[in-house]
Amino acid sequence: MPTTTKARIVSEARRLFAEQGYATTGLTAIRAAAGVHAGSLYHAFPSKQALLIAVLEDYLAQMDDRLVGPAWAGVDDPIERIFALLARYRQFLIDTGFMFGCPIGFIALEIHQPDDDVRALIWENFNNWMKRVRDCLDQVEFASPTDLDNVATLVLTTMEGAVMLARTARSIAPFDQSVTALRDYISRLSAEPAPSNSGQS
Amino acid sequence: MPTTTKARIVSEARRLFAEQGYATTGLTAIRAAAGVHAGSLYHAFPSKQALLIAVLEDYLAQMDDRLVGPAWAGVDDPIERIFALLARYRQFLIDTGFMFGCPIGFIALEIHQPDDDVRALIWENFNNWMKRVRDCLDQVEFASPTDLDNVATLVLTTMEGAVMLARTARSIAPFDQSVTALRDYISRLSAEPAPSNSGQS
DNA sequence: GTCTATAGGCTGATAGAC
DNA sequence: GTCTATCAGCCTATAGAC
Repeated sequence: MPTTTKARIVSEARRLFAEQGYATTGLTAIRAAAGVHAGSLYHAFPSKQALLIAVLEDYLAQMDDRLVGPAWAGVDDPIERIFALLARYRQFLIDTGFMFGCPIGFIALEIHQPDDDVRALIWENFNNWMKRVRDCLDQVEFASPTDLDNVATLVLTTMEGAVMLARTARSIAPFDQSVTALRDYISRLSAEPAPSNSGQS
Repeated sequence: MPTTTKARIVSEARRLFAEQGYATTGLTAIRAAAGVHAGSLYHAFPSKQALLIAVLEDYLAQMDDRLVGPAWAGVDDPIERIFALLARYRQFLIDTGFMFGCPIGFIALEIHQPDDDVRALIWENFNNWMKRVRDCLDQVEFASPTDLDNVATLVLTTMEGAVMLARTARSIAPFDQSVTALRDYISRLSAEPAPSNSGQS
């Protein structure tokens, strides 16, 4: 449990936003969870949006420690690291009885008219995630020339879509199906020369 | 403009939920847009959730007329039909200055503790969408044996993720990147034999 | 920096006349 | 089936004492 008032508020807000959504979570609930009174919260964060920004900055700062590091513990192969990251989200879904959703994805869709600071921070989180994937892809010798940024983007969109579908289905099947197709794609990239029209849209 | 009160309410609710989100859109705004008074709305739909269910049933019933039909007009090739469907979402993003999001995806992530009727209807919408893609895939002679349900799922997750990222980036680039990678995958399926470990996860 | 008290507005839902 | 009036509760934000 974080000790400073600000850190405790951010920690509880992060948890409640992830569990219940941003709009649905009242400052009252956050105050109760963090054990602070209205004036203290207002003193630390002048608005609910300022608190959201602090939460998004926290996700960004802690991505390696809380998400990527644990996922990659004991995994050295760069391709397997990509799927270890996805496996982490799979486990979150299982562990929460399919209540889990990517907290960043939640906010990305929930905020319909985002302040530019908020939008930029969500994008930084996405971008950072893709960079980790891109770094893995850079370590692989692919048999056919392929735009690796495109592949890294596909990995993220697959994760976000797979979590969305599995949550809705209350079943891991759609998650596994899309990840299996993604792995099929990546294994074909490693193993074979590109067809003549590859990479065009 | 629909004539019956119920249809007018559903039509405006559908629009407002898509533009602003479910939680954010008040019944007051829906009443104002549809030009009905509180008692009438309550008479037609006993709760906000009942109205949401009517909206989701409307999406399901009108998927072919409003989405799939227009997307496939003048497109006969089954693979091109899949990408014509995706191109439709691309155009929605462009036309709305990246405010657009898949209305079903919005609701799927926004409702954190969904009533089972709501959840089942969201899933039916996803499933129906994947069926259209699956029907296209069935018309193609693929060179290598591949689980086509996995591919259909990947198409949907790619669309949902691509819309999420493009909205956040306020740029079509991430959408195009993931769709380009998806097309690269599908073209490899058509053109080449599978590697020995294809389709495994 | 912490606490109490509350403002001002919005929400979904509803009762009851017509 | 339509309208008016309103309730009780929640929300964010804030003023002001300590």
